[in-house]
Amino acid sequence: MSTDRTHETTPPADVPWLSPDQQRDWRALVDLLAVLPSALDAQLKRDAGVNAYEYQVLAALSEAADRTLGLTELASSAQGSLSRLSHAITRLERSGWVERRHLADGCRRAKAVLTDTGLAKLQEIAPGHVREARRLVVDVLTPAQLSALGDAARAITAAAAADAPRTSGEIGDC
Amino acid sequence: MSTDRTHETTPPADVPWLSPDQQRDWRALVDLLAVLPSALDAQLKRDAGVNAYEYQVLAALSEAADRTLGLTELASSAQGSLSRLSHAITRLERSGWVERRHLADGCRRAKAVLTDTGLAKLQEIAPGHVREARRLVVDVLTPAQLSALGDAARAITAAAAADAPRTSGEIGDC
DNA sequence: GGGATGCGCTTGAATGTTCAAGTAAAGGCT
DNA sequence: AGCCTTTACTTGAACATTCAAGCGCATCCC
Repeated sequence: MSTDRTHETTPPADVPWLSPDQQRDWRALVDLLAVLPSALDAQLKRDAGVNAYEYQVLAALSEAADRTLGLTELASSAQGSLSRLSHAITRLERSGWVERRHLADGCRRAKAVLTDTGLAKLQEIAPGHVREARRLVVDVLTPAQLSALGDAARAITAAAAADAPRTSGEIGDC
Repeated sequence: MSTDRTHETTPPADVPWLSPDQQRDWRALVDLLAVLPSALDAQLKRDAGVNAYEYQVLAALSEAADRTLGLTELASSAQGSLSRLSHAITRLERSGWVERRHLADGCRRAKAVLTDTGLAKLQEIAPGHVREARRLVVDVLTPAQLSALGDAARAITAAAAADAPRTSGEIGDC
């Protein structure tokens, strides 16, 4: 669907088309990008009533010290814009799984805290998610394949991260 | 973010947690799923004013005989629900790149046709997309890595396709 | 001190995707 | 023929995500 000689064109000299092999693998990847996220999302929505992003937020919080994370850190650890996170937290707050906490009204930095109910919820739904991860990915690949997949994924995300210059900013603690 | 011992739980016996290595690779994949689609989408939107799905639709049509495809075939070749396709085609029609054609008003099967302007548009935007595909994926992996990635992707999509029982239906030609 | 600039976060509108009906032709089954 | 089910597609509302401001605090520089 993507990088093919659309009918009969020839590419500009500086952008060679993909070879047949490359094209085959590229398409496999494109299919994967379409299929896997929605399969994962579907399982979580069906069995747990949260989407994959909300799950990531809950999981990230559960691992943090005090089950608490500044929103900006949380946004980058859950791979989404701050705006997306803000909306998601609003939803999670409505369900009682997360609370916002503005530390001392002097400082405008806010944190999100995983509540006890939120942790319980996460522990309840995690096994189903792991089962799905195994069923769709981990258990259908040999250990060597999984590790090759991991390597490739890391190389690609590194390339993508390169042009979105990381804000390496220090976190002024107010 | 995903499949970790969320704090201190032990898994039910039938769903073992992932090993540290598995977890590392799984997370790399999850990051990839978050980063790559949005990078690809961003390039297309910025430079071409279409999203990745619309691009897929245009590309699929450009390869079909007569630049024409029945909507159901198109939906499965572009990996989306029929509803999503229908909305997308409405947008593409508004831009003049695609036309709907109901073959003989006796039959309710509809087809989508890529117009000449649509083909021109696709040919104009394809090189930029290929360049991005190379920059983010093809050129950052060794040939062996790319082919391993393709293998893994095929294995995973096969596993996912297994439980969504393929409608192998014949296409009654009216 | 006081304006300009930046950071951290929120908000609302615009856009896109999903979900649940709804329509309408085809194809059985009796 | 009459009815039921399936297939193919559309539609509108609900929901999520992005995009573009906006706000308040802090900081820098004059």
